[in-house]
Amino acid sequence: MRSDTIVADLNPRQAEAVLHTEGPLLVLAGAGSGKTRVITRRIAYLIDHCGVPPWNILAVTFTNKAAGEMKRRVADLLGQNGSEPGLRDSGSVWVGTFHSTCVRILRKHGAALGIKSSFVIYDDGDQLSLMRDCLRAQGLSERSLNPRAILSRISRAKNELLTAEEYTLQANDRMEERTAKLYLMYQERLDSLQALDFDDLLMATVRLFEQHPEALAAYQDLWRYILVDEYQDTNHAQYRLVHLLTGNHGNLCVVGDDDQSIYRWRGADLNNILDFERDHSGCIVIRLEQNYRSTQQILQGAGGVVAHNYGRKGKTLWTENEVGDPIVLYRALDENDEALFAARTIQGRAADGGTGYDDYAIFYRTNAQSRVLEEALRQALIPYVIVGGLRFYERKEIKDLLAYLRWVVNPADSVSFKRLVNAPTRGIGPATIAKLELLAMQGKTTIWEACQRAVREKLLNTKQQAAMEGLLRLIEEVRSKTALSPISDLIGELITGSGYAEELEHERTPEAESRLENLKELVTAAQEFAERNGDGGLAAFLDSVALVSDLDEYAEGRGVVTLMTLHTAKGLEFDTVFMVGLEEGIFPHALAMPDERELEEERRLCYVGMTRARRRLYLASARQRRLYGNRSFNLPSRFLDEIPPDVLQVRDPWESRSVAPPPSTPSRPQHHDGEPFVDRLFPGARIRHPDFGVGVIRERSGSGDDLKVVVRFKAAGEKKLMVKYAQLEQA
DNA sequence: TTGCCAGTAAACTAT
DNA sequence: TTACTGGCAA
Repeated sequence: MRSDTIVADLNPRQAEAVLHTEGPLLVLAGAGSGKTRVITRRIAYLIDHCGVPPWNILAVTFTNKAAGEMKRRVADLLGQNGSEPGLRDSGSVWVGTFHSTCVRILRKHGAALGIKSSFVIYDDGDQLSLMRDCLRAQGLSERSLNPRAILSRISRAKNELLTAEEYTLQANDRMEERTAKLYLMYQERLDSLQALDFDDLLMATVRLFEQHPEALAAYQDLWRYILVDEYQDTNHAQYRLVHLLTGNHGNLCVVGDDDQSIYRWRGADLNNILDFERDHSGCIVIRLEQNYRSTQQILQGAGGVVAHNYGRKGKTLWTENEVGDPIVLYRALDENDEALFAARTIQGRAADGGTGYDDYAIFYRTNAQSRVLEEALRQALIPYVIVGGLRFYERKEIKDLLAYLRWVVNPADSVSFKRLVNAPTRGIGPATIAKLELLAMQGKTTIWEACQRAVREKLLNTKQQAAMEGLLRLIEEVRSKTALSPISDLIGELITGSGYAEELEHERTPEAESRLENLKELVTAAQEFAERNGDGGLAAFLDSVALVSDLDEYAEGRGVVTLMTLHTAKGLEFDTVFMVGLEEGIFPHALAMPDERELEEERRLCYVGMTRARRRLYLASARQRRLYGNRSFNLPSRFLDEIPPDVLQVRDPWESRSVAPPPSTPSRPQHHDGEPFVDRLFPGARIRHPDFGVGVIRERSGSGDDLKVVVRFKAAGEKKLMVKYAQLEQA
């Protein structure tokens, strides 16, 4: 294919991004500007026109789904002109997420760091139980120290590439010192379990490359052209990794949109994209500002919102698409009315013909909001699918079974052992487990060897002895077959051999039945995995399971309405989009409101949601809603005020009727003086406390004498206070 | 050791 | 509202 034909249907900016192959390149790609098209075309161009062997190209995406999509499209492009196979085999372009790429590297070269190739990946459930162990071991109660908070601090440290030792050195308040102690212990245990958490995958790979130049050189040599998608959502560790890999050749193309950065809370550093030009001399910047997705009014609406942010590069999207319909805002009575509005609108439009259910998506800020929507859709007999929420691989029964598999692969994995040992119940409780762990610790052996020794030397009580013997026999049996039998057979053997199926069948409840169904589904998943990846082996299956995201399980074209969080919606598009819960405290979320940077992130999230819509965009807010048990009255989201009024059509069927909140529990702080003080105590409000000083309200619950608020104080941290006793005053 | 109950805490996004 | 812990009895 000649270079003028490969870019013939691209606009000049897009073509430039495809053809500029050497050196650093930053593509600022606005929403709907044909980003994936550019990336795939660029890969095809490198292979086809520049004669770059496909294996010399690394493309990093944000999700496995995006990776799959990209591979498919590159294959299509290369397949179009039949020439000799082999060289243009797109299958050998490595397209993956940061995490899957790191797993691949570590499985191969981790030994240099003392990481066995059989290491397991711990997800956040595993992390949590490990952290709980650490807390207990240090004599701390979960009441005094939230293990999730500790883990999130550790995660932040790891994203900054701070080891436990380094973190300890720079800890300078009480909380950080405590975190440091726990980080040290947590990491020590992870190491001894031969387990890596998500952040370790990145951190260990960086360490590998920094300490073993020969390993780095091998990959620099392999990947001569590197592409990173969604660059605005990379964290420091990822930045460092990319930097190392491109160190010798500088052929780095990053694609991103600062306005779509929505993962700050996960360590993403917007500066990676904002400072890209500064960090890479001779860098070319290309802006893709023509939008091919949305109508003019939708684009104007979204642009109006995001224009209220300060920290941005500044882009103005334009489109040649039709003007389209105005954005519709529905002011609902409550969350049920809001859900009903969406259901009725979808029903009406779908009945008119022209559009199928596939064309509709409903986005919400938090998963908890999905329930009411589900009910409304179910009652309206509208088929739907929820993407996200409780994931398949996070269900209890699935995690239990995976624990068996993980123990088969990695005999040192005591977190998995503790999970499976009493699932189903075998009469082996905390006391016995403690005994076995002690045994392992004293003998400096794996938990597997400790169990074996306990059985051999008859160290357990008769009942436990018998149960343990059976368990070990099962694991050994399955372990001996791993190389020969299909994974699905191994899973089948574990489901029956462990007595798991029997216990569930015995229960005779609908829940138990659905759990059995899920386990069967796991067998199917293993079969599909084998078909896709050949004999990747058990470890590869477990990797893929650990790294799947919500979105990966989402497939288009099922004739159903899609429900998902705004975060999950990134990268997708729909003909018609509903965004619900546009209220202060919900979206923007109450926890984000006091911090200007977090507020800007919420605004970007709003922008991302709006720009998913091709032709129709419906927004909804409710005057009151029940949330977490109690009713709240929220003001319409500030983002609604930021949409240019001339592209917004407001529908408010309840306007004339008396639906104002009762005077005792009104909405957010309104700044007129006659208002009772308690009526100002809503998230975002600043108050003064006699002991703690000035703070910002994060949450409000209860009413009357029972009214409670959670306040974040500068010095004292977060406190939950009874308003009745706390002597709060206006700050 | 298990299973039940009651009380309570947390309730945002996720590779 | 839900999910989970911790205490307690069998």
